[in-house]
Amino acid sequence: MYRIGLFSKISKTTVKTLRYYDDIGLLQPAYTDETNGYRFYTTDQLVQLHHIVALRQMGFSIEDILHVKDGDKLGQILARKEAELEAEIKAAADKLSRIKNFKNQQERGFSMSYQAVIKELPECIVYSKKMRVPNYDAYFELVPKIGEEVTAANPSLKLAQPEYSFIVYLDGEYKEKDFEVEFCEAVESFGTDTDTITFKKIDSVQAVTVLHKGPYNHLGEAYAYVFKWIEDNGYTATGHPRESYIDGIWNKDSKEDWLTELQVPVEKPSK
Amino acid sequence: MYRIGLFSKISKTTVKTLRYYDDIGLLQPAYTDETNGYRFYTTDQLVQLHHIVALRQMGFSIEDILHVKDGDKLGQILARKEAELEAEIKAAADKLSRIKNFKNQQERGFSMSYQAVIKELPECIVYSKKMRVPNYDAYFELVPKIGEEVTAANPSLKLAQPEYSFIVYLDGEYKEKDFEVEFCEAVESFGTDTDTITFKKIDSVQAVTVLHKGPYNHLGEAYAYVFKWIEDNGYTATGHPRESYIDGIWNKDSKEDWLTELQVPVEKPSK
DNA sequence: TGTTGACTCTCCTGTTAGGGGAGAATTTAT
DNA sequence: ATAAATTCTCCCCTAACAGGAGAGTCAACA
Repeated sequence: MYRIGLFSKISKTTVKTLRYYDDIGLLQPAYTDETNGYRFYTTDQLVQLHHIVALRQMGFSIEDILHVKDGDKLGQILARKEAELEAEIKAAADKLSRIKNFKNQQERGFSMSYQAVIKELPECIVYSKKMRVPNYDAYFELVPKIGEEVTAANPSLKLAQPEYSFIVYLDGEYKEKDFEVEFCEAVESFGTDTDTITFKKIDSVQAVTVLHKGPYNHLGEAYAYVFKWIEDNGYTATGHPRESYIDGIWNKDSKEDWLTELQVPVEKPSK
Repeated sequence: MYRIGLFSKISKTTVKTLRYYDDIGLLQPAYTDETNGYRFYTTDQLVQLHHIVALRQMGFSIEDILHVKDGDKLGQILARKEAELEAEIKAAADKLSRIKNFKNQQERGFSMSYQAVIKELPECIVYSKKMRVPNYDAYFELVPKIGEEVTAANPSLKLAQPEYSFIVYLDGEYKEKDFEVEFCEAVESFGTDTDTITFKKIDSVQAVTVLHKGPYNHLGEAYAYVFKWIEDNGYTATGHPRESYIDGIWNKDSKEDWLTELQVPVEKPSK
């Protein structure tokens, strides 16, 4: 019979841990003195503790180990933990990739202005119109008219909160002029289509996003950045890029204050 | 100016997180109403938050991000985090390796009796004697005599607590009979050497350990297990194996109750 | 004007696996 | 008998929020 201090040295486990394991019922001492509360351990507990430590070193939580002790389906727990660890490795590798990418940027003295963030874009209902526009200015002149057209057909239609309108680029390549685009604006519910305007639901999707501050004629840099980022970090684009307008001509006088979020749907291939 | 709910939707960040970031001073709203405490955000905060989220997705703690905001040596923080992530990946890969090893064992119906645990064996002072013995029985008959010899030369010598005596196998190969061994027993302090007994300090070392229950003639299985484990999990042995006797003939009548810890010093090669 | 319902606030607790420390009681050594 | 070592319980702390209680606030609708 060993007292806790000696047992902790034999087992290379701290006294705190031993008391904790006693409290939660993971490893009870062979005997506890009722008058003074002293814990006494034997080599039986040493064997049990060895097993516990082995499982802990495999990464199992104490919760899991309690289940294992109850003889619960060990195979399932093993498989689950295996999957968890693989996911953990992937997540860490992903972070590492991003950091290396970032360091590279720093070293090469690039402006820190762009930062990629991965988000889940929630599903939404939009009305949309496809069109060909010569440039951004023409596009923003058209937008109010689209609004009027859809309101004429759907007087009680309400815009979604927060407002979310974006352009989807349908051209396979990047263009600064004369591009085929689909304008989308999120609304609260479906309405009736018109000749040129259709309602549809857009599924939620994972996307890498970048904020662009300033006028639209520099958006090309944001595109360049984000597509390079996608490649460097092992993602693949899975949909058309969207430009979501946050601040613009409608609320900011200076073009330098305009704010646009570039969103590119992506996935991480399993390997 | 957006209220917190709307801003949380725009930024895809929970309200809880926004309030938390406010509390800890990581991201304060542009304006807080003094009478009702309502927080109001602008697109300025959106840009800041985007940057924060980007850093969080690289794995940085909030503490780190606060330092980054203060313009602290970013390079150092990046390098440190990089190293941390690499260590994290290694640790997870190590756990994964152990789990796969364990699963394999399970599937092949091996007895679960052996479990490998990695420990740091603390440094200690021992007296030691090298000898050649024909078998275990002869060895255990010799041990008391060694004790007498050392006590004769060092009457006030005390054994270390917990008692720690072990054999180091000096033969390059595994043998069941007629082996060259070094007997070591941990003591509290150095004493004076005799003809055959020398004192020395043993440095602390990392070792993989396995508990063996039962008589010594089955220790071979434990050896087989532990060396296979070392290989399977990418470690390398860096020293002679030790057998540490926990329960034995001196306190347990039945050989089935004997308990021995096999300790093999190891390192994990960097690659 | 009153009344929902939606929104927001602060405050409290819980999460993992123990670590650190206080203060009291007990045991061991001198 | 006294001092030192050991052990006990109890309480607070971690990181980054999540969940929920209870109260106050705001906008819309009848």
